[in-house]
Amino acid sequence: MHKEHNLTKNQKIIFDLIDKSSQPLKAYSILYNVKKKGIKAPLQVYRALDKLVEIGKIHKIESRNAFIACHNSSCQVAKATAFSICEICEKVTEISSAGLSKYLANFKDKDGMKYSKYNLEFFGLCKKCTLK
Amino acid sequence: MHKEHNLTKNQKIIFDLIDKSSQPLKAYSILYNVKKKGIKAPLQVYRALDKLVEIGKIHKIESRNAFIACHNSSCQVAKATAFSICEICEKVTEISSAGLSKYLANFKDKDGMKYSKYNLEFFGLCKKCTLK
DNA sequence: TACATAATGTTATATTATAACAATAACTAA
DNA sequence: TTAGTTATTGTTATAATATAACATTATGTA
Ligand SMILES: [Zn+2]
Ligand SMILES: [Zn+2]
Ligand SMILES: [Zn+2]
Ligand SMILES: [Zn+2]
Repeated sequence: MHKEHNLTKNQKIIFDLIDKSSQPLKAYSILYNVKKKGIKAPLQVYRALDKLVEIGKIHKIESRNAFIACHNSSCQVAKATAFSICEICEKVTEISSAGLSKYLANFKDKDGMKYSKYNLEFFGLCKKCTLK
Repeated sequence: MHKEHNLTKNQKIIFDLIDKSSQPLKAYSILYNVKKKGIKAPLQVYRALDKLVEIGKIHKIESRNAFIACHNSSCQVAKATAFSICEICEKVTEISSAGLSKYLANFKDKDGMKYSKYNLEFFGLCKKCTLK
C-alpha cells in the first residue's frame, strides 16, 4: 500500500494530470497541459516526475519515455514493476500478478546474484486490437 | 541461434564496435568513435542500430538508452530479453535462463492475454560492487 | 529564532532521436 | 542484361527528451 505522501503543489498538479489520464503521458505533453497552472519549464516537470517515481505514485514506462499512475496497491514502491503494452494502440496496463512478482523477486542468476529491483515490459496486442 | 545476416558497411562498423565493448554503448558515443571510419551523422548510427536490433545482433537497454551485443545464442531475435544492471558500475549482463524465459514466454495475465515479446531489466549490485 | 533541508523558478544547454530528400547500391524478375 | 524495385547511404535540419547551474522561497526541526 502507498504511504501517504504530502505532495507539494507542483507534484500534485502533475500527479493529478497523470492519474486522470487513461494512457501514459510524456513529459513535454505534461508540460504543455500544466502551463495554465503556472508550471512553465521542463525542469519543474522533471523534478516532480522524479519525486513521484521515487515515492511510487507513478511509474516510468522505459520503452516509451512516458509516465503512468500506479494503481497497483501491492507494488513495492517502484521496486518491482511489470506492464503490458499494446503495440498498436499503445495502451499500457500495470500487471498485478502475485505469481509473477514472487517468481521475479526470488529469481537468482547463475552466480546466485539477487536483485533489489526489476522492470518488466511485455509487448503484444490488447483485446481490442486483437479483434480488429 | 543467429541467422547469418550480411551486414552492410555501416552496420558492420557499428556492430564491431559494440561487440568489442565490455559495456553498453550510447548512440552518440558510438558516433564519436566511428567518425574516423567515415560515419559522420547521427542518422547513420541510428539506422544501423535499428537494423542490428531488428535482426537480433544487439539489444537496447531501455533504461539506459544504450546498446549491447547479443551473446545469448538462445535469445529469440530480440523478442525475449532479460538483463542485469549494476546500479553502481553500470555493468550490464544478458541473462540466459531457460527457466526464466520459459516462465515469461508462457505468462498470461488476468485476461489470458499472451505476449509476443518482453524485456526485463533487473537492477542490483554486481559481484564486484557487492564486495566493496 | 536559527539552522538545515526540500522545493521552486529561471535560463541555458546537453543528450537522444527523427524528418525530409537526394543519391547509390543491391536484389529480382522478365 | 536490363528495367524495376527495395534497401542502404549521405546530408542538413530539427524534434524530443533530459539535465546543469544558480538564485530564491518554503518547510521542517532543534
Ligand atoms: Zn505500481
Ligand atoms: Zn491495442
Ligand atoms: Zn540476446
Ligand atoms: Zn558493479
